[in-house]
Amino acid sequence: MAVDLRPSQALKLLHDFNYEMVRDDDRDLTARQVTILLTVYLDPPPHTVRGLAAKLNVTKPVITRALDTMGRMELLQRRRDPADRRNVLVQRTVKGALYVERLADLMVAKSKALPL
Amino acid sequence: MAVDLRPSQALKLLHDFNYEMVRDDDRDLTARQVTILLTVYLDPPPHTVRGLAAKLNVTKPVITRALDTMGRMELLQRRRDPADRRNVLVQRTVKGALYVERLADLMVAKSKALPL
DNA sequence: AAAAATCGTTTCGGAGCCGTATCATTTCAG
DNA sequence: CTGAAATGATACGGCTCCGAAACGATTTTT
Repeated sequence: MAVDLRPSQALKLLHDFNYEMVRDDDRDLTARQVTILLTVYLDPPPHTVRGLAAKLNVTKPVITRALDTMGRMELLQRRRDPADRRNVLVQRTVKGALYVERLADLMVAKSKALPL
Repeated sequence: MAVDLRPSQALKLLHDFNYEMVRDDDRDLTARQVTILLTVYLDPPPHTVRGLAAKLNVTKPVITRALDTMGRMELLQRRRDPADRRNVLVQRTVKGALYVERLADLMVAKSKALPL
């Protein structure tokens, strides 16, 4: 079935989702970080620093720093490309998969609680 | 009709929405700022600094600073409460209403583009 | 083999946001 | 009328993020 979302429902969903994230987590991911994370988890590999930077229309250091941060959180993982050792391949982790799953569950739960 | 969102659709919606925000805007609002903004636009007034801080489970300076920032952007507006001049009433602005509307439209558009 | 190009990282100065503690203003209680 | 309470703003030191530029490592070109 197609997803039919009215503007007022969209705003409430957006509010409720962010509200829960803000209340639960001390430190939130930025919009850029979320986009990078979900891109890696939704788009087919391989993912490189340069590729992600081009796709998101940001500079390369933004990706490098986001990988530093989310790498420390163990949400993503760096690996050198064995074929071309200049490249860095960005890969998923178990912890990252769980985090993404939590995002999805939260969205689904909040959407179910929306008024008709 | 009820909103029926599957986890994979939820993730794609989250990604596509954030992706568009990141690509379009140089400077994004933080999760806290979005939550404050939408709370003011969705919940019935009055909205005070103290009330918002309690609702979002953050400290008062967080609200004050968010109002500084979003006030500079003209997305929200401060007004002294004439009844009790200790209070600050947080109110909507024309520009803020347009911004919120843009958020809603973007969510709706991205939800319509979701795969079945 | 040398030079050029590619890729990711690091450095730099600057800006924003954080929590804690403190402050000024206003209201209320005794 | 005066001291306590309530409210929002500010000061402070710390952390993260930013874009631009420079850098080291690797690959490709000449």
